[in-house]
Amino acid sequence: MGTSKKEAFSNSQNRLADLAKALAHPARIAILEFLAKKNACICGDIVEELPLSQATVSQHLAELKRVGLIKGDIEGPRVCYCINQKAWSEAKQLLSQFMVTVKNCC
Amino acid sequence: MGTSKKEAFSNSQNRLADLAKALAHPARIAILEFLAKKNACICGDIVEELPLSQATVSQHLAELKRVGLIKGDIEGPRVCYCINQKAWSEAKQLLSQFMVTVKNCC
DNA sequence: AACTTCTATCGTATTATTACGATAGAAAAA
DNA sequence: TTTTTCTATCGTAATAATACGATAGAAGTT
Repeated sequence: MGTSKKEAFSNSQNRLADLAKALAHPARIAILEFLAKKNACICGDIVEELPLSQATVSQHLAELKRVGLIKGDIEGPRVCYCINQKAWSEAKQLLSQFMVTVKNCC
Repeated sequence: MGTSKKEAFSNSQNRLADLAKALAHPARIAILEFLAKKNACICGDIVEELPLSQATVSQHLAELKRVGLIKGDIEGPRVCYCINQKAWSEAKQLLSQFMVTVKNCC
């Protein structure tokens, strides 16, 4: 057991859950907020901003890349991370629609 | 190791991540969507709607209760699950603000 | 009282996540 | 060429999450 039964759910349910999973760690929230604060791509100074080791930060960046929320462009010796505009819009749309659709009932 | 370093991040970052974690499984998305479709509290027929065992569904409901998104009122032999209006509004506010704040940069 | 119904919890197995040190590789700098 | 800088990946250890059968408890029903 132990394996998530993804195949039993719809594509949109799985996509929404997958996006939420990418946001389900404060370090990844912090990374995205840092990207927002800079309002630019980040080239090489993410590790200093976080209280985690370089290897761990790289893993979190990989998770954000996995769902497509950010992209990394190699630029010389560094990698520049940016919000992936397309996926971010999709996530915003999916999440906000979901939050609005599920309304209170009692 | 293996323990998430929650204490190194802010309260709002942790709360947002925790809410996202509660949404990070298609079964829990499906539960909330089912609540929305019925537009009422659900008393006792959640398990039949999901391709999971009763024990597993109960665990997912407990996770949604843990973050406060739903509440369960005992009503005779059954438990009636409802969206927790207050927590849901808070989640909607936190998530949408976050999604808007993090804008694309390049 | 005995039975049925519904849900939570326990126990357990499996898989996933988190974290970090060490290492490798790529590209600029010396 | 050697060195420095930056990042990804490997290896590993610990914790968390997922799933289900079995069981317990609470509240109606017969």
